[in-house]
Amino acid sequence: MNLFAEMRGAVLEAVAALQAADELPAGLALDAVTVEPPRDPAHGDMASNAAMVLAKSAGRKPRDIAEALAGALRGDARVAEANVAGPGFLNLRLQPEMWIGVIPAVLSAGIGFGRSDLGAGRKVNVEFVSANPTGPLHVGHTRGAVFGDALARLLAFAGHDVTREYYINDGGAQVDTLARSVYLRYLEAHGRTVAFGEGVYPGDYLVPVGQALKDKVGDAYLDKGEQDWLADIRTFATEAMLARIREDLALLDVEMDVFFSEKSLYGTGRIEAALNRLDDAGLIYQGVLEPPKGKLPEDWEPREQTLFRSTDHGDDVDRPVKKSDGSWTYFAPDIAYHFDKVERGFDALIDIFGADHGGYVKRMKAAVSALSGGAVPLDIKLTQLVRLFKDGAPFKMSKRAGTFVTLRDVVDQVGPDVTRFVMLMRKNDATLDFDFDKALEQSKDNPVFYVQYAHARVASVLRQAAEAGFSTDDSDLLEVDLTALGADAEMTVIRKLAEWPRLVEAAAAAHEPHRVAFYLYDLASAYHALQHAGKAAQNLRFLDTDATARTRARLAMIRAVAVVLAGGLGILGVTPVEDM
RNA sequence: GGCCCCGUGGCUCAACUGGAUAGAGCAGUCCCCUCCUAAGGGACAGGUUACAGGUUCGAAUCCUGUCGGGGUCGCCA
Repeated sequence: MNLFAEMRGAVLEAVAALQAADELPAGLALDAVTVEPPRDPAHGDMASNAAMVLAKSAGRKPRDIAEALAGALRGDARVAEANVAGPGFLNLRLQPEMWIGVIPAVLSAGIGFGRSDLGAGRKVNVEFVSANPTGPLHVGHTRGAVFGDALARLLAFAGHDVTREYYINDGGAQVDTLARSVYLRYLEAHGRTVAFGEGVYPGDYLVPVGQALKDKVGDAYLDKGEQDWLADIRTFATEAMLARIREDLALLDVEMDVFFSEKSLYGTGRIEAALNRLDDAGLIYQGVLEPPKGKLPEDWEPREQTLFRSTDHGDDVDRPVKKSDGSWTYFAPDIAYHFDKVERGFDALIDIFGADHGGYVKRMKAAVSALSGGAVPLDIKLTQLVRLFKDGAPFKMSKRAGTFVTLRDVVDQVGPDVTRFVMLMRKNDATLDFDFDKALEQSKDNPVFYVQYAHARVASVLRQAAEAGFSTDDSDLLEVDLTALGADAEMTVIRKLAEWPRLVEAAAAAHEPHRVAFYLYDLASAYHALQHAGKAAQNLRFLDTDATARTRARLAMIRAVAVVLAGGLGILGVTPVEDM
């Protein structure tokens, strides 16, 4: 039930009626017509821009059209008031029952209230995290993980068939480095003294991996050359790291549907197949790139390479797919990987990258555009940096010094709910300040707490209502007579509830889960105000044993608030707590 | 230097993708607990949306340019 969509339909019917009466020309483009909550509630319940949007093509003044629409809508039983304001806004006030009707709609739909068929079952692939399997996930990955997972949940809620996917970069030199590093730990486990020089990972998270390798193979690799162990250890170590990464993700309740191995693309003809596709389209050629504009790299020299004509698909320069020695660049398997996604039949692709991969966006989009003949859209969301604060001061990370903060560190300190919510309170493309102290604060200043507290307060009231003999089963609340509702603070909350389905669709369409977080904050705020109103006036209290009909109506209303809060928190992957 | 992102009250951020008088939270001043969680609610004050042009009924939002901050820039993945 989406009241805004419903009333948009009513406005469009009014337009059609005017067209039938020859007051408006046929064939108007109606896509831009919106029905929204007005910024200022004094303007009414809903506002439509229809008249202003249609004015030009209809050849009539916006206010005239608006007046005509208002006249038509006044005859609609759902509409209490319709008038025209400003440059041609059509402002509607609905019959209060229309709003109040949202409560049984919420209670019968339960946590799924607001689900949408916007996605129409389209298959969407969300690729996220995709960290190199060479170490534990750190804070930056954490943001990507949380964002990607919440976006996936949001899209699923909005009717998409979502696949969550992790691309394992296990094909490059970094996994050799990993293998060598593990070998050193393996030697250590055998009591040897080793030195960690350049070109190996010094992190002690590899100590248990070295030990595990010893447990598995004993002394088989001792005093042997690389040719005897590199490939084996590479596989062993990569699997160990992936196991660790899965555990880390599980801490945040993030579960992937597919782990896709870059290595699986090599030696199987799949990279060649993808590039052949591009070649067939005349997009592959041998050439020499221009040097980058401006600052010239020290060692710049012209080199002939195999290039992808990405400029035909919106990129700024063509991109190499082969190095000058003939081996693949990183880009080549990435093209093959995205080709694979296209071939698997996804209707849309979403990649979530860290901001440091911003330079990669255009070429990746160009590749997908070329590979799919423009049929499969690729949206790339960049998650910006996370800045950590502790005791009021920025907390510096250094991978080199081994002081980088892992996902596990963060979750251990503030828990999964706080981690997720805080990271979703910001747009993905804005840098995020993560303050460990504030994250744990139990106050209004902390949005996680504030929203969960609202949910817990409802639960608390319902518990007391049950003790006082009221039924708090949804099936009973669903049948309650709601005519006692209508106070201003109540209507504010109810209208907010009615916005939820609309917000889900807007957030899903924009790929912006942070809107859910902000909505929940607003809803919680409206609820806190409502509950507080009962402090000042006895007749605004939820529980009043002298007014049972009114009490039942209010219990139904606040239960609906809890249901929507729980549903929204579910999209964010945050627990709706019953008690705190 | 090229490309990408960002610039909104003192601070941290929203603004439903072009809508009406730009909204919240902190910080500031003030008010509200015999009663459903005060872990909260209210009131006041605070703005030329970095700047300059442009597009149109209408711009924080779109275009051009300038200035600031960050990221990135052919054999790293």
